[in-house]
Amino acid sequence: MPESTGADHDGQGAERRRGAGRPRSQSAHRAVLEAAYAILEEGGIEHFSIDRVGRRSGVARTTIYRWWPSKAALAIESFFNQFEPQVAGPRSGVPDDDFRALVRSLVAALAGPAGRVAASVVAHAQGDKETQRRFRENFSDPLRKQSTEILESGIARGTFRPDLDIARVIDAFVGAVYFRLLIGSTLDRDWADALSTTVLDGCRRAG
Amino acid sequence: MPESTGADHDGQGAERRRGAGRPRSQSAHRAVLEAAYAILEEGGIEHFSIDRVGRRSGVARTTIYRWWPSKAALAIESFFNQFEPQVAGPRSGVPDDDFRALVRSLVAALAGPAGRVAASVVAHAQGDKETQRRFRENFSDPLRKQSTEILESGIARGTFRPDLDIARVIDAFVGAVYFRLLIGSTLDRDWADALSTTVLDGCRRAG
Amino acid sequence: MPESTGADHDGQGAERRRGAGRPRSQSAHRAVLEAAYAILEEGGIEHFSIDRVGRRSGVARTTIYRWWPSKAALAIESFFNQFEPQVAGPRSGVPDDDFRALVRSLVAALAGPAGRVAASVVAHAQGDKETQRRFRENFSDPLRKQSTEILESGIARGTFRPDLDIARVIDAFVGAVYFRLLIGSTLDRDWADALSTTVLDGCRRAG
Amino acid sequence: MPESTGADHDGQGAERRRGAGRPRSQSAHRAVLEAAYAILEEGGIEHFSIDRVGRRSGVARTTIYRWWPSKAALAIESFFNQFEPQVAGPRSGVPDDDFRALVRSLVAALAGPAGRVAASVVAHAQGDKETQRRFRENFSDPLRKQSTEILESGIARGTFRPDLDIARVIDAFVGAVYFRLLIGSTLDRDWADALSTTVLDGCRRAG
DNA sequence: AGATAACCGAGACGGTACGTCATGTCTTTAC
DNA sequence: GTAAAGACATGACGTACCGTCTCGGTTATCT
Repeated sequence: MPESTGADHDGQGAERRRGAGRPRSQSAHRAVLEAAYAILEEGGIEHFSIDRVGRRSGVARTTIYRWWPSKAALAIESFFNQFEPQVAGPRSGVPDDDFRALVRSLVAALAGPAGRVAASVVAHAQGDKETQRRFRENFSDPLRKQSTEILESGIARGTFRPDLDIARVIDAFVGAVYFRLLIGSTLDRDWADALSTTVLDGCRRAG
Repeated sequence: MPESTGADHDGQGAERRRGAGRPRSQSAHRAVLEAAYAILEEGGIEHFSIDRVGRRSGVARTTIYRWWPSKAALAIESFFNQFEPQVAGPRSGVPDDDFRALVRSLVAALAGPAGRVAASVVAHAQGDKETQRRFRENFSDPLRKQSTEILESGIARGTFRPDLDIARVIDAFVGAVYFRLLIGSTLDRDWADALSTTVLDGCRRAG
Repeated sequence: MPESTGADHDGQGAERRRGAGRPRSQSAHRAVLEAAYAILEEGGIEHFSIDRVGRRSGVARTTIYRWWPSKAALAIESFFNQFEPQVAGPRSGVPDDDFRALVRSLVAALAGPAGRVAASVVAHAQGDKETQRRFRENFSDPLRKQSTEILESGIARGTFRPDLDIARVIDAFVGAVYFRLLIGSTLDRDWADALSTTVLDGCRRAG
Repeated sequence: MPESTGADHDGQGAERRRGAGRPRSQSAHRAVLEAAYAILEEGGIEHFSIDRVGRRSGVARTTIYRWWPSKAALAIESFFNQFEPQVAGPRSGVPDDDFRALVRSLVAALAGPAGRVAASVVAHAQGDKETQRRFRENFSDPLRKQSTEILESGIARGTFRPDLDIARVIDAFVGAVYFRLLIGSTLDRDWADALSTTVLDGCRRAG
C-alpha cells in the first residue's frame, strides 16, 4: 500500500524490482486519473466523488481505493498529473522581462479551467497536511525556485536592491494571483503586468 | 452548486410587513448560527453538516432549510455573524506605521481559529457567486477601503510615490496573507512585519 | 428506533399514539417484507442481501436499515410474516389422531418452499440470540403448546402413560422433522405417519 | 451455490503419478485445513472466509482455490478432518445401557466447540447436495450404523419390540439432539438421559 | 371568539457517497 | 506444474448526510 497520498507508480525509474504477482494495470491507472481530472474540471471538487470516478473510468471502486487512500489524494494527484509541466520557459536574461514573463505564464496557467481546478483543490486541502505538502512540492516550490533565480540574478546585476527579501516578494505576487483566483476576479494579462510593475518597483535599488 | 446564498430574513430593518402568522423564532435563529459557527471553528467546513447543526442547536432540520438554502449559505452567514467587526483601529497618521499596524491586525485576526474558518469558508465558495459577493462585501471591501485611505494619505504627504497602483499593492499584501493561511504556513508578527517592509519598499518615492 | 430485531409496526393495536412526523409508509414496509420473502424463497438466505431487497422492493436501502438492524432481522421477520399462521387446526379429541394430524401438518408446512426458507433462516441463526428467541417464540413455543395440550389430554384420558416426559417427546418429533429437513431428505406423509407411530408407541401406558 | 464440494487431492492412496512440476506442498495443505478449522471453532461459519484462512495459514488465496472449489467445501473438509473419529466406544452388551451411552457420547461430542462448528457447517449446507452427502457419509451413517446394531441386538434379546421401526427411532433421537444444538438450548448429561429414557420407553415390548 | 396564517418539531423517504471486506478470476515470477 | 504474490471487477456491508415531504402543535394577526 502506498504510504499516503502519492503512489509512485512511476516506471520511469528503471527497475522497479518487479516481483511476483499480476502487474498493475496501466490502463486502469490512466483511466482513473483522466476520469478524475475530467470530473474536477467539469464540476470542481464539489461534485467529485470516488463513486463517480469509478463509474466514469470503468474501474472498480475498490481498485481505486487500493491506490489512493482518499478522495483528496486522488483529486490532487489527478490535478498535478496535468498541471505539473506548466509554468516554465526560456529566460531572456533581463530580470525585469523574465519576472514579467513568469507572472504572465502563471496567470495564464491559472486563468483557464485548470485554474478553477487548482483553486478547488487547494481550497479543500484545509487541514490535510499531506495535500498541503504535495501542493507545496509540486506547485509552490518550483515556482519559488524559478522566481528566486530570477530575482537573484537581478540582484547580481545590480538591477534589484541587494537587501531584497526574496521570500516576501514571492509571497506577495503568488498570493495576489491565487487570492484573485479564489475570489473569482478576472485574471488577465493586463492585471498580470500591472502586478509585475508594482512588485518590481519594490525590488529596485533604493534611490 | 447553490447560487443564492443570502436569505435576508433580518427584520431589524424597520417594517417587515408583519402579516398574520406565527412570528419567526429569534431564539431558534440565533441557536442555529451559534451552533454553526461552533462547528465551523471546531472542525472546519469539512465536518460541517446541516444535520449536525440541527442536532447541536436543537432546531429541526426542516426549520434550517426554511431559512438557509444550502449548507454554504449557512456556513458563510454564521461566519460573518462573528467575524465582521474585526480589522480596524485608530490611526497614528504616519503612513508607514498605519500600514504596518493594518497588516499586523489582519494577520492577527486570521492567525487564530477564525482564520481557519475563514479559509475554510472562502475555499468552499468556489463557483458560488453569492458567497463570493458576501465575502467581498464583508471582508475584502472594508479592508481595501482602509488600506486605500492609508496609502492615499501617504501619497498626499509625499512619503509614497504619486503613481502608486494602490489596487495592486492591496492585491499583493492581502493575497500574501490569505495564501499563506491556505497553504498552512505560520502566520505571525515577524512575518507580517517582513511583508510590510517589502511592500512599503515598493511604495516609496523613486530615488 | 426499534429495540432489536422486530419493529412492531403493527397498527392493528388500536391507537399507536401517532405523534408528530411524517407517518410511516405502510406500502414501503409491505414491499420490503414481500421482496425479502420472495428472495428468501428463490435463493435461500445465501443469496439474500439488503441491497437486493432494496432494489427489488423499490425501497431505499437506508429506509430498510432504519427499520431492521441487520440482514438476519429482516430475513426472520419476513419469514414469520408468512409462516406464522400455519400449524394449527381443529381437534378431534382422540389424542392419537390429534397427534398424528399435528405431525402431518407440521411436515406439510415444511415440505414446501417455506420449509427450505425455514431451514435457511434457523441455520443462519447460529449464535444470534435474538433470532433464536424469535424462532422459539414464533415457531417452537406455539408448537410445544399445542403438542402439550394433546399429550396431556391423552394422559388425562388414560391413553398415555402418566409419567410421560412430555418435553422430551416433543423434542424428539420436532427434532426429527427439522433434522430431516436440514439434511435434505424427503418429507412426506408416509414418513410423518411412521414417525407418529413410533413416537406414540412410547407414549402408551406401560403393559 | 457451489455443488461440487469434494476435491479428492489426497495422495496417501499409493501411486499419485508424480509427473513433472513442483510437487504439491503437504505443509501448505495441512496449514490450510488447520487454519480453517481454527477459524470455524472461534467464530463459526459466520466469520469464516477464504481470505481469512489464507492470511492465517500463510497460504496464497489462489492456492486454496486450486484445491477447494468453494468456501463450503473447505469448511466441511476441515471439519471432518477433525471430527470424524468421535462417537464410538465399547459395548456392554446390555441394549439399554449401550443406547444410553451412545446418546451420552453424541451429546458430549456436540456440547463442546465442535458442536457449534457442526451446527454451523450443516446449517450452511442448505441446498448444497455435495455437502449434505459428505455429512451423511461421515456423520449420520456411522451413527445410524451403531444405533442399528444396538437396537437390533435389543430386539434379538427380546428387550425391544420386534416390530420396532429402527430408522424412525434413530430419526427421533438424532434429530432431537441436533435441533437442540441449533436452537441454542443447553446440551447436557441430564437432558441426554431423559431423552434416552423417553425413547427407550417406546422401544420396549408392548405389555 | 373563531378563522386563518405562518411557523416549529418530529420524523420518514428516496438518494448518493463513504470506506471496508470478501468473492472468484486472472496474470506474473519463482521453485 | 505448483506455489506465492498480487491486481482486478463485482457486489454487499452498515453509516452519514442530503434535500424533500408529511404530519401534529403552536402562536400570532385579522375578521
